[in-house]
Amino acid sequence: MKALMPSFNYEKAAKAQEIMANLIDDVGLSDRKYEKILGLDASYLNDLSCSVAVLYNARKGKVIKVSSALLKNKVPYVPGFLGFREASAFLASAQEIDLSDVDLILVDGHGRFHPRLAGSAVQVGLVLGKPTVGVAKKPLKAEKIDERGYVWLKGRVVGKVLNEPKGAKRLYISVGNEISLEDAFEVVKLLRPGKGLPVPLNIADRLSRRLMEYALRRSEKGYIRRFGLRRKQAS
DNA sequence: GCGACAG
DNA sequence: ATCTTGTCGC
Repeated sequence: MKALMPSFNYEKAAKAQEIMANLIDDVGLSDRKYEKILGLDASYLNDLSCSVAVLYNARKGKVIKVSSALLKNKVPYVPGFLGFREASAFLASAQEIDLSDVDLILVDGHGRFHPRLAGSAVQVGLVLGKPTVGVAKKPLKAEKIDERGYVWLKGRVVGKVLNEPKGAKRLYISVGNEISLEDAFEVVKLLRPGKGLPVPLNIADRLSRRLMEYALRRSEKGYIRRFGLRRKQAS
């Protein structure tokens, strides 16, 4: 059977992740203020990904700017290699955002909480050279999650479980780049007034879905032809 | 062979 | 991620 992407080599990708893991700055600047936050999330349909970037002013509680990108996926989803599939989509959606105007980037997915300590948030953080945090709804394999919610992997702390506010679904927070785990945890906690995702990610999540639906509805104007989609069979 | 396994 | 009906709860 023909591989989906002959040029993608998982062994080399794993090596690249190990290199990236060594480049992470998990200290950051201690006096940093995180006011303008960029949230990155994506939804999927067949071979398409729709990524949305939401720039949010946390102090004013207002959205500053939104941008998006609809792309054809080049890499299949394989656990542990998600970054190679969706980092390009994230970066494309953030193309029109002025990064000098961004204090922190929230990525839907893991950061250092990853088998090779280099999840998609690490990848985005290193490419953009910005403080980045991974926010995931499900855990990856961990060696231990202690009573204070710290996630352990390879003998070190790689993430922290966010259980607030009360009754909210747990989120797994980890460093992407240029920030400490404690700062990452506190920022996400402040950005989560309700039970859902932190505000910028919540907005990006809902928008990416709506934009994908929009793209499908107007598929007769070229999306199906351009991307090779097929309508679902009526049953 | 079976289970694990972000989005 | 996405596919999906009814159902429990604020």
